[in-house]
Amino acid sequence: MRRAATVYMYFPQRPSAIYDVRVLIELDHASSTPLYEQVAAAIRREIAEGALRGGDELPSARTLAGALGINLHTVLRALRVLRDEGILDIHHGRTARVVAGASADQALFHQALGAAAAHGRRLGLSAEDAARYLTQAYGT
Amino acid sequence: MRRAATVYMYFPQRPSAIYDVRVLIELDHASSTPLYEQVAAAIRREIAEGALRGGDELPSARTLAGALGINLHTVLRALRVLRDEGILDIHHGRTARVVAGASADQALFHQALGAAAAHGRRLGLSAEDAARYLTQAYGT
DNA sequence: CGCACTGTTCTATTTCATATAGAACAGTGT
DNA sequence: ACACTGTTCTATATGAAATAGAACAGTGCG
Repeated sequence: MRRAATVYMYFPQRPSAIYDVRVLIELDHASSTPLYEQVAAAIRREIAEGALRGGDELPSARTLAGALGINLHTVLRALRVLRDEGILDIHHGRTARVVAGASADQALFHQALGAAAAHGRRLGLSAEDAARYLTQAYGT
Repeated sequence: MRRAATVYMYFPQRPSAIYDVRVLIELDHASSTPLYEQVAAAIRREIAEGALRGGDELPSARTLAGALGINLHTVLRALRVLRDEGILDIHHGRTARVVAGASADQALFHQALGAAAAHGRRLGLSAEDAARYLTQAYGT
């Protein structure tokens, strides 16, 4: 869950209103994990939390890049990662959509897999060995 | 689990003997994970599997570097990583030793695997599919 | 159709972690 | 004393990540 903050700011278009702002994506340029991975993880989390649902349209890559203050190509790389995971549906002239079947569960699954893979790598286990252990854990 | 191989080789110092060789550390120069992390992971695994126990002495960094065909500084960096994790005890003129208490990593790994398996089952994924996704998440 | 969007592809450049190399230094134990 | 150990220093080569800009090609809408 992302922290929500009540922000006091004056919007000329909509005066006399106070908004509860939820941080959707927050990047850490100092982190060792690549920016494109951070973006992909953020979108996965949004899907997992239900903020993004199947069929939902994402903002264009250029829009995201502008809002996040990062390069277009960095965003596109993140989108491609999610496409390869079957989470996003990307076509040429259209904007990216969340795959219908890509429920919150699928995003959570990939999130859990990523954590498990990280632990496995830390232990020096090969991908094959980790996969074998997962199959074993499945049977339980 | 590391594969064990029976190797046929003639040692003049010890003739008439066949050895069962277990690969302790194997590096992949093409991998995206840094060499020093691979070395650290290998040592973590040896500890997790009981091949290295608390108080055990490691070979000198120069010896390891020579045997692995990598640079001294790369090995030293791996050792420093493990020292910062409280796994190794390193002092100036002495060779590194394994700290007495070590490794909840393996438990964490299996814990993460269990969570991933639970999610996979919830999605109706087969064990084979989940294992395939894990291999993909591993990335190499 | 015309137009403004979309993602795609290409070349180039900058930056930084990784890895290498070699030398000199300083602590440890026999 | 001596042969080992890790430590520290400078230097260089390499590749991934990120940026930048341009041109290309598909989509949807008035």
